[in-house]
Amino acid sequence: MNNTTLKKISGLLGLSISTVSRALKNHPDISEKTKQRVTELADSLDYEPNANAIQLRTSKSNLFGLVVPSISNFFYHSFISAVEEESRKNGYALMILQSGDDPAIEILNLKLCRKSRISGLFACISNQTGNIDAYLKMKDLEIPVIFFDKVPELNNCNKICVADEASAAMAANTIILKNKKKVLAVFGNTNLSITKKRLTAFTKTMNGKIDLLVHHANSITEAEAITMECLPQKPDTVFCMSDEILAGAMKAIQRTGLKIPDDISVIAISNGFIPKLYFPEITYVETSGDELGRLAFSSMMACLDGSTFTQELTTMSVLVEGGSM
Amino acid sequence: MNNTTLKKISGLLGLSISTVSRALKNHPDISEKTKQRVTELADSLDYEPNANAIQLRTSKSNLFGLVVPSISNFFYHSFISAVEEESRKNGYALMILQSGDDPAIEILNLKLCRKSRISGLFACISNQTGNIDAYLKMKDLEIPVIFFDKVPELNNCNKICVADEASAAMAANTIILKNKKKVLAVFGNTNLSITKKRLTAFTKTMNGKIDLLVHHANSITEAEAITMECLPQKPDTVFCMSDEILAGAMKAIQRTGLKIPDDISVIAISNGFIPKLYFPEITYVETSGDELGRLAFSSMMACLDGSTFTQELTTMSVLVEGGSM
DNA sequence: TCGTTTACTGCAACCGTTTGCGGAAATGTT
DNA sequence: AACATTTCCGCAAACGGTTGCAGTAAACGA
Repeated sequence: MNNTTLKKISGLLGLSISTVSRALKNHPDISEKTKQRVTELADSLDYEPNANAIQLRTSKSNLFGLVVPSISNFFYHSFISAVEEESRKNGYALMILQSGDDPAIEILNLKLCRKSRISGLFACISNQTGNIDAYLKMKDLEIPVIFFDKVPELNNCNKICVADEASAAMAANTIILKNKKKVLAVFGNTNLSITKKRLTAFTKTMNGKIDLLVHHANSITEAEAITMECLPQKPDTVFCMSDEILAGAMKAIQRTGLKIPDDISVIAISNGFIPKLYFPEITYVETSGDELGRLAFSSMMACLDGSTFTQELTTMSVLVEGGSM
Repeated sequence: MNNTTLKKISGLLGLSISTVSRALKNHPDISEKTKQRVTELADSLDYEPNANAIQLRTSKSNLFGLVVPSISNFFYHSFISAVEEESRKNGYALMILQSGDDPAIEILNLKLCRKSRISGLFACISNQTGNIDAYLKMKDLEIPVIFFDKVPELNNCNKICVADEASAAMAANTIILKNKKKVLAVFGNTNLSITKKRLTAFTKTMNGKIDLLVHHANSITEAEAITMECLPQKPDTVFCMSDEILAGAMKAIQRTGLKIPDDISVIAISNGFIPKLYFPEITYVETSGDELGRLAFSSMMACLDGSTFTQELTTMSVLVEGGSM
C-alpha cells in the first residue's frame, strides 16, 4: 500500500490538489462541506503530509539538530530528554548526533544537520574541539545555534550553562557551615573550563579557612585511586566535582570501610542520580540537566521568533541534602 | 548568505543543472575536466545536497526513527548509542523519540516518523501499549520495523532481544555453583514479559535445590524496602533482576551495614554500569545494550537490502565477576 | 433584467534533485 | 568524403506540497 498524497485524495474526490490542500489547513476560501469531505477521506486514508515536500517548498523544517559528545552520560541524557519532550510538544522532531569527542565526527555531524536542513541546532562542543568554524557556518546560514554546557569562548552567541561558580561556592559554603576542618577536593580534567571555574570558585570561597587537599582525576578509576591515596591523611570531608568522581570516591570509601557520615562526610556536584544510589544518600548541589534543557529550548524558540539579541543564561543550583554530611 | 544549490553552481559555471548533478555523482557521461570544475566550485561553496529534495525525488531517505519509552535509562542509552553510531557510519541520521510510556504519545511519535518519511524504524514498545496497529501500519507502508527489548507478542516481525531466559539461568547456576543455601530474589513488575521470562528460568534452574524468597518491586525505593524486610531472614545471597532493583537492594544492604561478600553475596542481571559503582564490584550477568544495538542495526540493513524473511535474534549473555559472590 | 459582489475552486509556478532520452560535436571507420 | 560511433551535455518531467492569481457560478442590489 502506497502513501496517500494530496493528488490521490483530490483524484478520489474530483477536486483539485490546491483545494484539498486548503481544505486540510482550514483555509477560509473553502466551503465547510468540502472541508468535511476532504478531512474525512484524509483521515480514513491516514494521510500524513510529506515533511520533505513541505520543507522544500517553504524552506521551513520541523527538525532540530542536537550534537553532543555522548548521550551515554547522566547529565546529557536528562538534558536531551527535556529538549526532546519540549520539541515534540511544539511539533518539532529532534535529530540527535554524538561525536564521541572526535572533532572529525563532530564536523560530519554538522554536515548531516545542514543536509537535513534543520531549523535550529543545540550544540555541546567536545573537549577536543579547537576550531568552531563549522558552527559559525550554521550562523551564516541563519540557523540559530544554542550552545549548552560546554560552550565556546566566544561572544555574540547563545549559551546555556550550569552555574559552575555558584554551585562550587554553594558546596564550599555548606562545608564551612558544617564546621569541617580538612577537605579532600577532587576535580576533573584540568583542561576543561568547567573544572577551572569550579576549582576557582571553590578555593576562593574556602578562602584558606579550611585545610584543603586538591586533586584531579580523569575517570572513575583515577578518582578511586586518588581517594585511596589521600584517605590516610584523614580528611573529614570529601568533595567531588562530578558524578564520575563521586563514583570513584565512593568505591574508595567503601573499600576502606569508613562510615558515612560518622567517619567521613561526602558532598558532590551532581545531576542527582548517582547520589541516590548509596546509603546514606549523598548530599549534593544539583545541576539540573532537565532545567537546562527547557531553558535551551525556550531560548531556541525565541531565536526562531526573530529575537536576534544573544544571551548567556545559567541555571540556578540547589542544595539537596542527603545524609552524608 | 543563502544555501548553495545545483542551480546556483550551474549558473556560475554556465552548465545545466543536470550536468552539475551528474558531475557531482561521478557519472561516466561527464568529462573529467567538467567534473573537476564542478567539484571544486561545489567544495568552495560548501555545497550540501538538500536531503528533503532527494527524498522527495527518490522516495529514499537517510533517516531512521527510534521510538523508546525513555532515553534516560541505562540499558537504552547504550543501545541508542550503538544504533546511532552505526547509523552515522552508514550515512544515516537517527531521529529519536520517547514516549514516556504513554501510548498516546507513542502514536504521535509514529506519526512524526511517517511525516518525515523515515526509511526504517527501531521500536521498543512501552509497557502500556495495548494496540500495535500503528506499528503494523508502518509495515504496510513498507517501512521495516525492528523491535527491540520489549517486543510485541506477534509472529512475523523482526525482534532483537536480550537472552532473558539464558541470563537468569546463568545467574541461578552461578549461585548454585557457589554453594549458596538461601537466596532472596527480587524481580520487577509482574506484568512485564521480561519479568516472567527471567522469573521462570530462574526458578526452574534453581529447581528447588535452594531455599528461595521471591519478591517483586517496581522502583528503587520498593526494592530497598523489600530487601530491608527480608534481610532479617538471613539470606546468604541477593539476586537482582535489573539495575533498578540492584540499586535498591544495595541501599538496604549498606543501611544494615552488612559486608559483601562476607555477610551476604549479591548477583544481578545488568548492563554493567551500576555494578561497577560499588566496592566490591557486583558480579553480574551482562545484557549488553551495545551489542543489541549493533545487532538491530545489521538486521535493519538486511531488511533494507530486501531480505523479507523475519528473524528473532537474541544476544549472548556473559558472566562478569566482581567481588560480590 | 443586468451589472456587481461574494463564495468557491482551479491553474500554474515553484522548491532542489534525479534521470530517461535525445542531440550536437568530436572522433573513428571505410 | 560520407557515414557510424563515441563522448559529452541539456531538456523536461517528476516527486508532494504551497500559494498568488484568475475564473466561474450563484446570490445580491437596483
